[in-house]
Amino acid sequence: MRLLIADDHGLVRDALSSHIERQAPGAVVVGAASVDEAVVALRQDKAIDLLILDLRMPGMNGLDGLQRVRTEFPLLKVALMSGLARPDEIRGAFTRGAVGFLPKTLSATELLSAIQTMLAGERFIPADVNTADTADGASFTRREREVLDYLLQGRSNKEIARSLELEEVTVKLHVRGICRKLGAKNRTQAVMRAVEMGIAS
Amino acid sequence: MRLLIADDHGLVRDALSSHIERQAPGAVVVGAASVDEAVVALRQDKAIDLLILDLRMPGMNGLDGLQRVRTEFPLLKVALMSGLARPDEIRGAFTRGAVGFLPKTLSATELLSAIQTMLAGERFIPADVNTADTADGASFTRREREVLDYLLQGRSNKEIARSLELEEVTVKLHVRGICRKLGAKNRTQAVMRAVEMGIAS
DNA sequence: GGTTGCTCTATCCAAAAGGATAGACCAATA
DNA sequence: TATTGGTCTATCCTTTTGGATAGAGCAACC
Repeated sequence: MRLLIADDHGLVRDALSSHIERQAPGAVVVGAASVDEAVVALRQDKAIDLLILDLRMPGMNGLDGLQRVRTEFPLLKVALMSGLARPDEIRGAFTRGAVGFLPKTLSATELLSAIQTMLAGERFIPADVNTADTADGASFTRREREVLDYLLQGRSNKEIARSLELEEVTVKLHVRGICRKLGAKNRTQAVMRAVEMGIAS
Repeated sequence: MRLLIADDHGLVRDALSSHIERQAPGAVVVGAASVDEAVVALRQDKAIDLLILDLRMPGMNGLDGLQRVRTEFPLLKVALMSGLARPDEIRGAFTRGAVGFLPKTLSATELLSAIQTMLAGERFIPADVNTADTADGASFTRREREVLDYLLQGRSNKEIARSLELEEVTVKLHVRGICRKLGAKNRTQAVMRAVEMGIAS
Protein backbone atom coordinates (compact mmCIF):
# COMPACT_ATOMS: atom_id res chain seq x y z
CA MET A 1 0.00 0.00 0.00
CA ARG A 2 1.49 3.30 -1.12
CA LEU A 3 -0.12 6.59 -0.17
CA LEU A 4 0.67 10.13 -1.21
CA ILE A 5 -0.49 12.84 1.16
CA ALA A 6 -0.58 16.34 -0.27
CA ASP A 7 -0.97 18.95 2.45
CA ASP A 8 0.87 22.22 2.86
CA HIS A 9 1.13 21.70 6.61
CA GLY A 10 4.25 19.67 7.22
CA LEU A 11 3.09 18.88 10.73
CA VAL A 12 -0.18 17.35 9.58
CA ARG A 13 1.60 15.47 6.81
CA ASP A 14 4.27 13.98 9.04
CA ALA A 15 1.93 13.12 11.86
CA LEU A 16 -0.53 11.44 9.53
CA SER A 17 2.07 9.39 7.73
CA SER A 18 3.67 8.39 10.99
CA HIS A 19 0.31 7.27 12.33
CA ILE A 20 -0.69 5.38 9.22
CA GLU A 21 2.66 3.63 8.91
CA ARG A 22 2.45 2.46 12.49
CA GLN A 23 -1.14 1.28 12.33
CA ALA A 24 -0.88 -0.33 8.92
CA PRO A 25 2.38 -2.25 8.69
CA GLY A 26 3.70 -2.35 5.18
CA ALA A 27 2.17 0.96 4.26
CA VAL A 28 4.40 3.54 2.67
CA VAL A 29 3.38 7.16 2.92
CA VAL A 30 4.90 9.89 0.79
CA GLY A 31 4.30 13.59 1.31
CA ALA A 32 3.83 16.61 -0.93
CA ALA A 33 3.37 20.24 0.04
CA SER A 34 1.46 21.38 -3.03
CA VAL A 35 -0.44 20.06 -6.02
CA ASP A 36 2.65 20.61 -8.15
CA GLU A 37 4.78 18.52 -5.82
CA ALA A 38 2.11 15.84 -5.80
CA VAL A 39 2.09 15.67 -9.60
CA VAL A 40 5.88 15.37 -9.67
CA ALA A 41 5.75 12.58 -7.11
CA LEU A 42 3.05 10.76 -9.06
CA ARG A 43 5.09 10.90 -12.25
CA GLN A 44 8.09 9.40 -10.50
CA ASP A 45 6.27 6.80 -8.45
CA LYS A 46 3.80 4.83 -10.55
CA ALA A 47 2.99 2.46 -7.69
CA ILE A 48 0.98 4.92 -5.64
CA ASP A 49 -2.44 3.50 -4.78
CA LEU A 50 -4.15 6.51 -3.28
CA LEU A 51 -3.65 10.25 -3.25
CA ILE A 52 -5.04 12.28 -0.35
CA LEU A 53 -5.43 15.91 -1.40
CA ASP A 54 -5.99 18.74 1.02
CA LEU A 55 -8.75 21.02 -0.27
CA ARG A 56 -7.08 24.24 0.87
CA MET A 57 -3.51 24.27 -0.30
CA PRO A 58 -1.30 25.90 -2.90
CA GLY A 59 -2.35 24.89 -6.40
CA MET A 60 -5.77 23.55 -5.49
CA ASN A 61 -7.72 26.66 -6.38
CA GLY A 62 -11.08 25.19 -5.52
CA LEU A 63 -11.28 21.84 -7.27
CA ASP A 64 -8.96 22.74 -10.15
CA GLY A 65 -6.11 20.82 -8.58
CA LEU A 66 -8.24 17.68 -8.37
CA GLN A 67 -9.19 18.15 -12.02
CA ARG A 68 -5.55 18.47 -13.02
CA VAL A 69 -4.54 15.31 -11.20
CA ARG A 70 -7.52 13.37 -12.56
CA THR A 71 -6.72 14.45 -16.11
CA GLU A 72 -3.10 13.34 -15.94
CA PHE A 73 -3.71 10.23 -13.82
CA PRO A 74 -7.23 9.06 -14.64
CA LEU A 75 -6.79 5.65 -13.03
CA LEU A 76 -5.46 6.94 -9.73
CA LYS A 77 -7.72 6.88 -6.68
CA VAL A 78 -7.95 10.36 -5.19
CA ALA A 79 -9.53 11.35 -1.88
CA LEU A 80 -10.05 14.91 -0.73
CA MET A 81 -9.38 16.01 2.81
CA SER A 82 -10.57 19.22 4.40
CA GLY A 83 -11.26 20.82 7.73
CA LEU A 84 -14.16 22.86 6.46
CA ALA A 85 -15.85 22.04 3.21
CA ARG A 86 -18.99 23.27 1.58
CA PRO A 87 -21.42 20.59 0.40
CA ASP A 88 -21.13 21.80 -3.15
CA GLU A 89 -17.39 21.23 -2.97
CA ILE A 90 -17.95 17.71 -1.72
CA ARG A 91 -20.42 17.02 -4.50
CA GLY A 92 -18.04 18.60 -6.99
CA ALA A 93 -15.23 16.37 -5.75
CA PHE A 94 -17.28 13.24 -6.43
CA THR A 95 -18.46 14.41 -9.84
CA ARG A 96 -14.79 14.97 -10.67
CA GLY A 97 -14.05 11.38 -9.84
CA ALA A 98 -12.83 11.48 -6.24
CA VAL A 99 -13.29 8.19 -4.39
CA GLY A 100 -13.72 9.73 -0.98
CA PHE A 101 -14.02 12.76 1.20
CA LEU A 102 -12.19 12.91 4.54
CA PRO A 103 -13.23 15.63 6.97
CA LYS A 104 -10.49 16.42 9.47
CA THR A 105 -12.97 15.77 12.25
CA LEU A 106 -12.51 12.08 11.50
CA SER A 107 -10.63 10.11 14.13
CA ALA A 108 -7.39 8.47 13.08
CA THR A 109 -8.87 4.98 13.28
CA GLU A 110 -11.81 6.05 11.14
CA LEU A 111 -9.29 7.44 8.67
CA LEU A 112 -7.55 4.09 8.45
CA SER A 113 -10.77 2.22 7.77
CA ALA A 114 -11.73 4.87 5.24
CA ILE A 115 -8.45 4.27 3.44
CA GLN A 116 -9.07 0.52 3.47
CA THR A 117 -12.55 1.10 2.08
CA MET A 118 -11.28 3.26 -0.75
CA LEU A 119 -8.41 0.94 -1.62
CA ALA A 120 -10.95 -1.87 -1.81
CA GLY A 121 -12.64 0.05 -4.60
CA GLU A 122 -15.50 1.59 -2.66
CA ARG A 123 -16.34 5.19 -2.12
CA PHE A 124 -16.01 6.67 1.32
CA ILE A 125 -18.61 9.25 2.30
CA PRO A 126 -18.73 10.07 6.02
CA ALA A 127 -22.17 10.05 7.57
CA ASP A 128 -22.12 13.63 8.80
CA VAL A 129 -21.27 15.38 5.57
CA ASN A 130 -24.22 16.93 3.89
CA THR A 131 -24.13 16.15 0.22
CA ALA A 132 -27.85 16.54 -0.15
CA ASP A 133 -29.25 19.22 -2.39
CA THR A 134 -31.92 21.58 -1.18
CA ALA A 135 -34.39 18.92 -0.17
CA ASP A 136 -34.35 20.15 3.40
CA GLY A 137 -35.28 23.58 4.61
CA ALA A 138 -35.90 26.38 2.18
CA SER A 139 -37.48 25.85 -1.20
CA PHE A 140 -36.79 28.57 -3.70
CA THR A 141 -38.63 29.52 -6.83
CA ARG A 142 -36.78 29.43 -10.13
CA ARG A 143 -36.08 33.15 -10.06
CA GLU A 144 -34.99 33.17 -6.44
CA ARG A 145 -32.49 30.45 -7.19
CA GLU A 146 -31.09 32.47 -10.06
CA VAL A 147 -30.83 35.60 -7.96
CA LEU A 148 -29.20 33.63 -5.15
CA ASP A 149 -26.48 32.52 -7.53
CA TYR A 150 -25.60 36.15 -8.12
CA LEU A 151 -25.91 37.01 -4.44
CA LEU A 152 -23.30 34.34 -3.76
CA GLN A 153 -20.97 36.25 -6.05
CA GLY A 154 -21.51 39.43 -4.08
CA ARG A 155 -23.21 41.18 -6.98
CA SER A 156 -25.34 44.29 -6.44
CA ASN A 157 -29.03 44.45 -7.28
CA LYS A 158 -28.22 46.61 -10.26
CA GLU A 159 -25.74 44.10 -11.64
CA ILE A 160 -28.16 41.24 -11.09
CA ALA A 161 -30.91 43.16 -12.82
CA ARG A 162 -28.70 43.75 -15.83
CA SER A 163 -27.62 40.10 -15.99
CA LEU A 164 -31.13 38.71 -15.71
CA GLU A 165 -32.71 41.51 -17.77
CA LEU A 166 -34.99 42.62 -14.96
CA GLU A 167 -35.72 45.87 -13.21
CA GLU A 168 -33.84 46.52 -10.03
CA VAL A 169 -37.10 46.52 -8.06
CA THR A 170 -37.79 43.00 -9.13
CA VAL A 171 -34.41 41.84 -8.01
CA LYS A 172 -35.04 43.44 -4.63
CA LEU A 173 -38.28 41.51 -4.45
CA HIS A 174 -36.50 38.22 -4.94
CA VAL A 175 -33.69 39.14 -2.58
CA ARG A 176 -36.25 39.81 0.11
CA GLY A 177 -37.90 36.48 -0.63
CA ILE A 178 -34.57 34.70 -0.31
CA CYS A 179 -33.78 36.43 2.98
CA ARG A 180 -37.20 35.56 4.36
CA LYS A 181 -36.88 31.90 3.44
CA LEU A 182 -33.40 31.68 4.90
CA GLY A 183 -34.31 33.61 8.02
CA ALA A 184 -31.66 36.17 7.19
CA LYS A 185 -31.69 39.86 8.05
CA ASN A 186 -29.76 40.95 4.98
CA ARG A 187 -28.08 39.63 1.86
CA THR A 188 -24.77 38.95 3.57
CA GLN A 189 -26.45 36.82 6.22
CA ALA A 190 -28.42 35.07 3.49
CA VAL A 191 -25.21 34.20 1.71
CA MET A 192 -23.67 32.76 4.86
CA ARG A 193 -26.80 30.75 5.63
CA ALA A 194 -26.77 29.42 2.10
CA VAL A 195 -23.14 28.39 2.47
CA GLU A 196 -23.80 26.74 5.82
CA MET A 197 -26.81 24.89 4.48
CA GLY A 198 -24.92 23.87 1.40
CA ILE A 199 -27.24 25.60 -1.00
CA ALA A 200 -24.28 27.30 -2.60
CA SER A 201 -24.02 25.73 -6.02
CA MET B 1 5.63 13.81 30.15
CA ARG B 2 1.94 14.55 29.81
CA LEU B 3 0.61 16.63 26.93
CA LEU B 4 -2.86 17.96 26.23
CA ILE B 5 -3.62 18.75 22.61
CA ALA B 6 -6.65 20.93 22.02
CA ASP B 7 -7.68 20.92 18.36
CA ASP B 8 -11.13 20.59 16.90
CA HIS B 9 -9.86 18.33 14.15
CA GLY B 10 -9.91 14.81 15.51
CA LEU B 11 -7.68 13.66 12.72
CA VAL B 12 -4.92 16.13 13.54
CA ARG B 13 -5.28 15.38 17.22
CA ASP B 14 -5.05 11.61 16.87
CA ALA B 15 -2.26 11.69 14.34
CA LEU B 16 -0.19 14.08 16.44
CA SER B 17 -0.62 12.15 19.65
CA SER B 18 0.14 8.90 17.90
CA HIS B 19 3.30 10.36 16.44
CA ILE B 20 4.48 11.91 19.68
CA GLU B 21 3.80 8.79 21.72
CA ARG B 22 5.81 6.71 19.31
CA GLN B 23 8.75 9.09 19.05
CA ALA B 24 8.88 9.95 22.72
CA PRO B 25 8.44 6.77 24.79
CA GLY B 26 6.74 7.45 28.09
CA ALA B 27 4.83 10.41 26.75
CA VAL B 28 1.11 10.53 27.38
CA VAL B 29 -1.01 12.63 25.08
CA VAL B 30 -4.57 13.62 25.88
CA GLY B 31 -6.95 15.28 23.43
CA ALA B 32 -9.60 17.97 23.63
CA ALA B 33 -11.84 19.30 20.88
CA SER B 34 -12.47 22.76 22.32
CA VAL B 35 -11.18 25.20 24.92
CA ASP B 36 -13.97 24.11 27.24
CA GLU B 37 -12.96 20.48 26.96
CA ALA B 38 -9.35 21.44 27.54
CA VAL B 39 -10.26 23.31 30.74
CA VAL B 40 -12.25 20.32 31.99
CA ALA B 41 -9.32 18.01 31.26
CA LEU B 42 -6.89 20.34 33.03
CA ARG B 43 -9.07 20.43 36.13
CA GLN B 44 -9.16 16.65 36.28
CA ASP B 45 -5.56 15.98 35.40
CA LYS B 46 -3.19 18.13 37.43
CA ALA B 47 -0.12 16.37 36.04
CA ILE B 48 -0.27 17.85 32.56
CA ASP B 49 3.02 19.50 31.65
CA LEU B 50 2.12 21.24 28.44
CA LEU B 51 -1.02 22.35 26.66
CA ILE B 52 -0.97 22.78 22.90
CA LEU B 53 -3.81 25.04 21.83
CA ASP B 54 -5.01 25.41 18.27
CA LEU B 55 -5.54 29.07 17.43
CA ARG B 56 -8.65 28.53 15.34
CA MET B 57 -11.06 26.39 17.27
CA PRO B 58 -14.33 26.64 19.22
CA GLY B 59 -13.90 28.82 22.27
CA MET B 60 -10.65 30.43 21.25
CA ASN B 61 -12.11 33.64 19.87
CA GLY B 62 -8.79 35.19 18.98
CA LEU B 63 -6.59 34.85 22.02
CA ASP B 64 -9.40 34.88 24.58
CA GLY B 65 -9.17 31.14 25.05
CA LEU B 66 -5.49 31.41 25.87
CA GLN B 67 -6.27 34.17 28.34
CA ARG B 68 -8.92 32.01 30.01
CA VAL B 69 -6.58 29.07 30.41
CA ARG B 70 -3.74 31.27 31.66
CA THR B 71 -6.02 32.86 34.24
CA GLU B 72 -7.21 29.56 35.67
CA PHE B 73 -3.89 27.71 35.34
CA PRO B 74 -1.17 30.37 35.63
CA LEU B 75 1.63 27.85 36.14
CA LEU B 76 0.78 25.69 33.15
CA LYS B 77 2.95 25.84 30.07
CA VAL B 78 0.85 26.67 27.03
CA ALA B 79 1.91 26.62 23.40
CA LEU B 80 -0.20 27.87 20.52
CA MET B 81 -0.46 26.03 17.26
CA SER B 82 -1.78 27.46 14.03
CA GLY B 83 -1.80 26.95 10.30
CA LEU B 84 -1.57 30.62 9.45
CA ALA B 85 0.92 32.44 11.60
CA ARG B 86 0.45 36.19 11.82
CA PRO B 87 2.97 38.29 13.71
CA ASP B 88 0.43 40.19 15.80
CA GLU B 89 -1.20 37.02 17.03
CA ILE B 90 2.16 35.46 17.81
CA ARG B 91 3.27 38.51 19.76
CA GLY B 92 -0.09 38.56 21.52
CA ALA B 93 0.33 34.92 22.46
CA PHE B 94 3.70 35.59 24.07
CA THR B 95 2.52 38.69 25.92
CA ARG B 96 -0.26 36.50 27.31
CA GLY B 97 2.31 34.09 28.65
CA ALA B 98 2.52 31.39 26.00
CA VAL B 99 5.80 29.49 26.02
CA GLY B 100 5.81 28.76 22.32
CA PHE B 101 4.25 29.12 18.95
CA LEU B 102 4.02 26.13 16.63
CA PRO B 103 3.17 26.81 12.98
CA LYS B 104 1.73 23.75 11.29
CA THR B 105 4.40 24.04 8.64
CA LEU B 106 6.78 22.58 11.23
CA SER B 107 7.93 19.05 10.56
CA ALA B 108 7.03 16.41 13.12
CA THR B 109 10.61 16.06 14.30
CA GLU B 110 10.89 19.81 14.74
CA LEU B 111 7.70 19.63 16.76
CA LEU B 112 9.21 17.06 19.08
CA SER B 113 12.30 19.13 19.69
CA ALA B 114 10.13 22.19 20.19
CA ILE B 115 8.20 20.30 22.87
CA GLN B 116 11.45 19.26 24.55
CA THR B 117 12.62 22.86 24.47
CA MET B 118 9.46 24.16 26.06
CA LEU B 119 9.32 21.46 28.71
CA ALA B 120 12.90 22.39 29.59
CA GLY B 121 11.65 25.85 30.47
CA GLU B 122 12.64 27.70 27.30
CA ARG B 123 10.51 29.51 24.84
CA PHE B 124 10.13 28.13 21.36
CA ILE B 125 9.96 30.69 18.57
CA PRO B 126 10.37 29.30 15.05
CA ALA B 127 12.83 31.15 12.88
CA ASP B 128 10.45 32.14 10.12
CA VAL B 129 7.64 33.71 12.13
CA ASN B 130 8.78 37.32 11.78
CA THR B 131 9.34 37.13 8.04
CA ALA B 132 6.14 35.26 7.22
CA ASP B 133 3.91 38.30 7.19
CA THR B 134 2.06 38.42 3.89
CA ALA B 135 2.89 34.88 2.89
CA ASP B 136 -0.44 33.78 1.46
CA GLY B 137 -2.85 36.43 0.29
CA ALA B 138 -4.40 38.69 2.88
CA SER B 139 -2.99 39.57 6.27
CA PHE B 140 -5.42 41.32 8.57
CA THR B 141 -4.80 43.55 11.50
CA ARG B 142 -6.21 42.54 14.88
CA ARG B 143 -9.23 44.79 14.47
CA GLU B 144 -9.91 43.72 10.92
CA ARG B 145 -9.89 40.09 11.99
CA GLU B 146 -12.42 40.90 14.75
CA VAL B 147 -14.65 42.82 12.37
CA LEU B 148 -14.42 40.02 9.80
CA ASP B 149 -15.75 37.58 12.38
CA TYR B 150 -18.88 39.70 12.68
CA LEU B 151 -19.12 40.22 8.93
CA LEU B 152 -19.21 36.45 8.60
CA GLN B 153 -22.31 36.48 10.77
CA GLY B 154 -23.99 39.00 8.52
CA ARG B 155 -24.02 41.70 11.20
CA SER B 156 -24.53 45.35 10.32
CA ASN B 157 -21.94 48.03 10.98
CA LYS B 158 -24.08 49.35 13.81
CA GLU B 159 -24.26 45.96 15.49
CA ILE B 160 -20.54 45.45 15.09
CA ALA B 161 -19.87 48.89 16.53
CA ARG B 162 -22.00 48.08 19.55
CA SER B 163 -20.32 44.71 20.10
CA LEU B 164 -16.80 46.05 19.82
CA GLU B 165 -17.61 49.35 21.53
CA LEU B 166 -16.59 51.45 18.56
CA GLU B 167 -18.20 54.17 16.48
CA GLU B 168 -19.92 53.06 13.31
CA VAL B 169 -17.45 55.11 11.23
CA THR B 170 -14.59 53.11 12.60
CA VAL B 171 -16.27 49.85 11.73
CA LYS B 172 -16.76 51.13 8.19
CA LEU B 173 -13.07 51.90 8.07
CA HIS B 174 -12.16 48.34 8.95
CA VAL B 175 -14.78 46.88 6.61
CA ARG B 176 -13.23 48.86 3.79
CA GLY B 177 -9.80 47.61 4.77
CA ILE B 178 -11.06 44.03 4.73
CA CYS B 179 -12.70 44.45 1.34
CA ARG B 180 -9.55 46.00 -0.08
CA LYS B 181 -7.35 43.17 1.19
CA LEU B 182 -9.73 40.53 -0.11
CA GLY B 183 -10.24 42.29 -3.43
CA ALA B 184 -13.96 42.48 -2.74
CA LYS B 185 -16.38 45.14 -3.92
CA ASN B 186 -18.63 44.91 -0.88
CA ARG B 187 -19.11 43.05 2.39
CA THR B 188 -21.05 40.20 0.82
CA GLN B 189 -18.28 39.54 -1.67
CA ALA B 190 -15.78 39.79 1.16
CA VAL B 191 -17.46 37.04 3.18
CA MET B 192 -17.64 34.79 0.13
CA ARG B 193 -13.96 35.35 -0.56
CA ALA B 194 -13.22 34.57 3.06
CA VAL B 195 -15.22 31.36 2.86
CA GLU B 196 -13.53 30.34 -0.38
CA MET B 197 -10.10 31.04 1.04
CA GLY B 198 -10.90 29.06 4.15
CA ILE B 199 -10.47 32.05 6.43
CA ALA B 200 -13.93 31.44 7.83
CA SER B 201 -13.53 28.86 10.53
C1' DG C 1 -65.21 30.62 -12.86
C1' DG C 2 -62.29 31.56 -9.01
C1' DT C 3 -58.17 30.85 -6.44
C1' DT C 4 -53.39 30.41 -5.76
C1' DG C 5 -48.63 31.13 -6.68
C1' DC C 6 -45.02 33.08 -9.43
C1' DT C 7 -43.85 36.70 -12.02
C1' DC C 8 -42.96 41.63 -13.14
C1' DT C 9 -43.28 46.46 -12.31
C1' DA C 10 -44.08 51.00 -9.90
C1' DT C 11 -43.65 54.63 -6.29
C1' DC C 12 -42.64 55.90 -2.00
C1' DC C 13 -39.43 56.11 2.13
C1' DA C 14 -35.81 55.06 5.70
C1' DA C 15 -31.79 52.79 6.82
C1' DA C 16 -27.44 50.96 5.70
C1' DA C 17 -23.36 50.83 3.18
C1' DG C 18 -19.67 52.78 0.69
C1' DG C 19 -16.30 56.46 -0.29
C1' DA C 20 -13.37 60.68 0.37
C1' DT C 21 -10.79 63.52 3.29
C1' DA C 22 -8.91 65.01 7.50
C1' DG C 23 -7.31 65.22 12.27
C1' DA C 24 -5.51 62.88 16.31
C1' DC C 25 -3.33 59.38 19.48
C1' DC C 26 0.00 55.85 20.45
C1' DA C 27 3.59 52.33 19.97
C1' DA C 28 7.17 50.50 17.50
C1' DT C 29 10.93 51.53 14.71
C1' DA C 30 14.51 53.57 11.68
C1' DT D 1 14.37 62.48 16.50
C1' DA D 2 11.27 61.54 12.73
C1' DT D 3 8.47 58.25 10.61
C1' DT D 4 5.37 54.61 10.00
C1' DG D 5 1.37 51.74 10.96
C1' DG D 6 -2.56 50.80 13.47
C1' DT D 7 -6.19 52.82 15.76
C1' DC D 8 -10.15 55.95 16.48
C1' DT D 9 -13.09 59.62 15.24
C1' DA D 10 -15.38 63.28 12.41
C1' DT D 11 -17.85 65.47 8.46
C1' DC D 12 -19.37 65.31 4.06
C1' DC D 13 -21.59 62.90 0.28
C1' DT D 14 -23.56 59.24 -3.02
C1' DT D 15 -25.15 54.75 -3.78
C1' DT D 16 -27.23 50.62 -2.25
C1' DT D 17 -30.27 48.09 0.38
C1' DG D 18 -34.37 47.02 2.74
C1' DG D 19 -39.24 47.60 3.38
C1' DA D 20 -44.16 48.84 2.46
C1' DT D 21 -47.85 48.97 -0.64
C1' DA D 22 -50.15 48.35 -4.89
C1' DG D 23 -51.32 46.81 -9.45
C1' DA D 24 -51.14 43.50 -13.29
C1' DG D 25 -50.12 39.37 -16.33
C1' DC D 26 -50.01 34.40 -16.50
C1' DA D 27 -50.23 29.37 -15.66
C1' DA D 28 -51.88 25.58 -12.85
C1' DC D 29 -55.45 23.73 -10.24
C1' DC D 30 -59.95 22.78 -7.82
